[in-house]
Amino acid sequence: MRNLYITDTLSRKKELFIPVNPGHVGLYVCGPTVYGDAHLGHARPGVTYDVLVKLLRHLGYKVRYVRNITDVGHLEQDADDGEDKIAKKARLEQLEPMEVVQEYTLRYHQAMQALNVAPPSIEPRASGHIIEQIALVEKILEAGYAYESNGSIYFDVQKYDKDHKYGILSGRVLDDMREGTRELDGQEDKHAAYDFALWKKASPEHIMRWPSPWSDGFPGWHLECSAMSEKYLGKEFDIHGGGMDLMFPHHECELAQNTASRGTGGVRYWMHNNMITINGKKMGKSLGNFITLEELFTGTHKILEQAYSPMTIRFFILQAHYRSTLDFSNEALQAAEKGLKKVLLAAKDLREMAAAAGVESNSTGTLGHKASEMAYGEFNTAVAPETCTATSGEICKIFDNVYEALCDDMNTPVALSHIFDAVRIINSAKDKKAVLSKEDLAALVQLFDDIVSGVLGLKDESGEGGKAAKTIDGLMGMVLEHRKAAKAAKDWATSDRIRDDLKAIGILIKDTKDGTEWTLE
RNA sequence: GGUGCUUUGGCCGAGCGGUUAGGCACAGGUCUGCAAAACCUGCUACAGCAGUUCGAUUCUGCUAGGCACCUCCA
Repeated sequence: MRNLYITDTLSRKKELFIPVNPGHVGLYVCGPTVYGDAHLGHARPGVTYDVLVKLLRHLGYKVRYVRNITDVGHLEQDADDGEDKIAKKARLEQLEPMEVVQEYTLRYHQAMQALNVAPPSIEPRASGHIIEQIALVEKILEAGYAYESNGSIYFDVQKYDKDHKYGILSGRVLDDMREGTRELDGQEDKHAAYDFALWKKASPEHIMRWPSPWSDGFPGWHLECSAMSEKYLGKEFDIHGGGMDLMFPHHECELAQNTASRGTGGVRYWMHNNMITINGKKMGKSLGNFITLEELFTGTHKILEQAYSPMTIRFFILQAHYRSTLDFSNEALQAAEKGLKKVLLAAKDLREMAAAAGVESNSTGTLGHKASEMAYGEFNTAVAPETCTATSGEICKIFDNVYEALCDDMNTPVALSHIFDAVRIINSAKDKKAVLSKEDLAALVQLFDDIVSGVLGLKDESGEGGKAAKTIDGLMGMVLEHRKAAKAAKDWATSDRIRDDLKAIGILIKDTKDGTEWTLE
């Protein structure tokens, strides 16, 4: 199997990926705090780790993908006197907190599904793991890295730093932080400003609360990920992902909690996706400059010149490396839309040519697809999925380039650039300027099925298939017959009118040597 | 203030010590009744200054700009 390299935030280097258990991968990604609609920023980790999971499965790994839902404990402003985000939303909308959670969880799922982001293997909620979190606090207390203060439990950062060094993930030194940390009100319970809460005693008006040995209260934000990742992936697992903005303090604290309770950081590779920016500035809830995914899909935000389909968003994200910032603009989205269209059109033409040449679609027969379907099945190393069976050296070179790019820290933009090489070959063949052997066609079909559709997750959204599509097919055949007759009679007025009228309802037609083709816009 | 990252052609965006990234846009051509699409061709950039080197966009230093984190944020 081809070696996979991923950049590890902790070592700050590209590392060869070696899983804890051969053939298996445990992946934990920080999911959303469900108190509002998912925005463009949420699409980035969604798509990034979706491609990672699909790639790993394609390569033959059995992946357990855990992505949590934060539904309690995430406070506003600072970790002490800020209001819980969910509780605040509930108060403002006069709902039960769990109504807020339910609504935005569902909406998040819908947005992810539209982006063709596969659901995780397990999607645990913080509120469903209070017992585990209390047990974790007890462990950290026993180990001596936490203290109780007025019913709340805080992590003793200074003590921990002496034994294990605090700040290794984000590259901070505690002495520097001592001065940099602001003094905030309501922190008198803590020994030091940089100590963080493991358990908070609830004030009388606080709605979400659970009994604990120390007080009726709620868990600290960082605690849930430590507790749930250990529960579902074990004391040491392979990959922990999330947005770069979570590196500090969230992941730093998580790492400290892990080390304090289990004696190990617990994570082999830390991965962080970069931010999506708008006018060069980070898109974020607190900055109020975000565009929700729904607004993007429907084109209803005021800065949007048009609606952008979920696949366009996905392609847009894939065209940049996950560790680079990506700047939003209408121009960039429109370019992505056209590039995507080009790829999908080539894919369609390829399938038609392959079918005409009698090449069986092996979309269900390739190892890659078996691997992605066998999420919980057997680990399969029998055949390397990147084996190229084409007779054309050029096509095999593309195969090689694509796999190399994907396995080199998931370099999707480079992989896509090689996919465009394949697009050019397909178009040349369609123009009869090149000849593809049956093996070449089969290999290209495999490439598009396994990589473009399988790993990159780019799919035609025009909703083919189904009864309505069949009817439209027949209808279009009829309309085009009439136009053909008009053309034969050199009745250009009629033939152009048919074309214009079709365009008005979103159907584009083009005349080729082999007849007239049509596509839905 | 601290820490880290970044500056690529009209736009987006990869990459590398010596070789065409790619996409979008643009110009010319082929095809076509016209159009669209496609194909072919053209467009060769790496903030500035200095250094290392046979050779730097790629390494080092400085200067200027930008961004992120240090508070919740994907």
